[in-house]
Amino acid sequence: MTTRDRIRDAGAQMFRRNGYTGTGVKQVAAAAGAQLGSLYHFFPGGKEQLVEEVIRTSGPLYGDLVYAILDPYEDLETAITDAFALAAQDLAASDYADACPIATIALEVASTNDHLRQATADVFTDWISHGAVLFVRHGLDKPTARRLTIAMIAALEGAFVLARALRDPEPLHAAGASVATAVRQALDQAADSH
Amino acid sequence: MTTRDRIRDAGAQMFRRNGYTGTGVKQVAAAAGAQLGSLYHFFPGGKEQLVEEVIRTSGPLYGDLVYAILDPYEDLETAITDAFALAAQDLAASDYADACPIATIALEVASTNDHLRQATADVFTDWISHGAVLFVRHGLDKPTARRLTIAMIAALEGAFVLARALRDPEPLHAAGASVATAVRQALDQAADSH
DNA sequence: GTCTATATCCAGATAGAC
DNA sequence: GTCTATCTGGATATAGAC
Repeated sequence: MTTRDRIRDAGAQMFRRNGYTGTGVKQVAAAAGAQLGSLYHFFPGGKEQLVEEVIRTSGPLYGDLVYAILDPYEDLETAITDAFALAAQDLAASDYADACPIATIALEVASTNDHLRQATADVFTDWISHGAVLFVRHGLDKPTARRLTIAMIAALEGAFVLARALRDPEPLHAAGASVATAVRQALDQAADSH
Repeated sequence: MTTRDRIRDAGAQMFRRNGYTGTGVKQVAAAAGAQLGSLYHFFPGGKEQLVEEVIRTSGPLYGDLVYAILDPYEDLETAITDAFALAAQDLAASDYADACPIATIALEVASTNDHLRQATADVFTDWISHGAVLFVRHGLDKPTARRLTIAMIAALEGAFVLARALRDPEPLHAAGASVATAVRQALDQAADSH
């Protein structure tokens, strides 16, 4: 792995766990086993360029991960329940550190840096449109698919907030069950109308 | 209003919008129209004491606000839909700045400051137990009431993340509708079993 | 590309006169 | 309790030798 990649990955992990303003470029360089000069060599735009790249790489990666988990299921309701349970397991395994890679950054920059805010918005927008395709494939009409995809992502993000604060996986199970129920309901209605 | 209160309120607003690490004590003092010396006079524990007090006052206040909105409704499903719509309206009115008063702080400190993490956990714990009482009053059994209360809070928190990033109220409506559906389902099941 | 050293600034915090 | 001045450290960022 190149020095540049090590710096990006170290940044991704630290921003994810400690937030954007809570992470220093010196710490990132040290964690990557690189010198500060190297960080500025590869990221001349400094900290802001580094986070933006982290947002635009880690964001899609995480979206793909969730998609890959949901994709193989024949039953969408089970898919969602299982995906949230898996997220709960992974979060607990990381000692409640590794939840969404961009949520903390997104909240920090939402009202302070419009350029970075836009980067997080782009990631969420892609997650939504990508996820909606999957929901449509399960028989939902487009508006419903979009609405439920947004609800699922919101439930996951919010459950991460609660689970990290409480150091307890319960919110992920509760949120997953709730979304699964709403999806089941929508699927039943779609089936009835045929 | 006393100087101490002005400092606390200014801190609450800035932490809510810009996060904990993103807010400086000098800015807080300036926004409160107070001197830095006054801030340390009233909060000898400095920034950490100030945020903890903000968490422990703004958190319950916000919980009470949401409770007061849900409380008067006879139908819980409508209550939730309306509450999320109201949250959407308020968020847009504040130019997507004033969402949950403690969520950004909670994510920032979750893995970096266990004392403050506990303060945010205490707030969420109270919201959950308080909300569950309301859900029980509508006819749900205790475990279901708790599960759906957690799901509702998670949905609200996550929708705030998306809505602030996207600068769009849609996630709040989508999340509200999803939770309302899950609650409707649970209420119907509770009614059937009698 | 990598390293060391450093410039510049602002953070949190404190001291002490009034 | 309020104010001014200041300490100290750490932040982001840069310069320039190798």
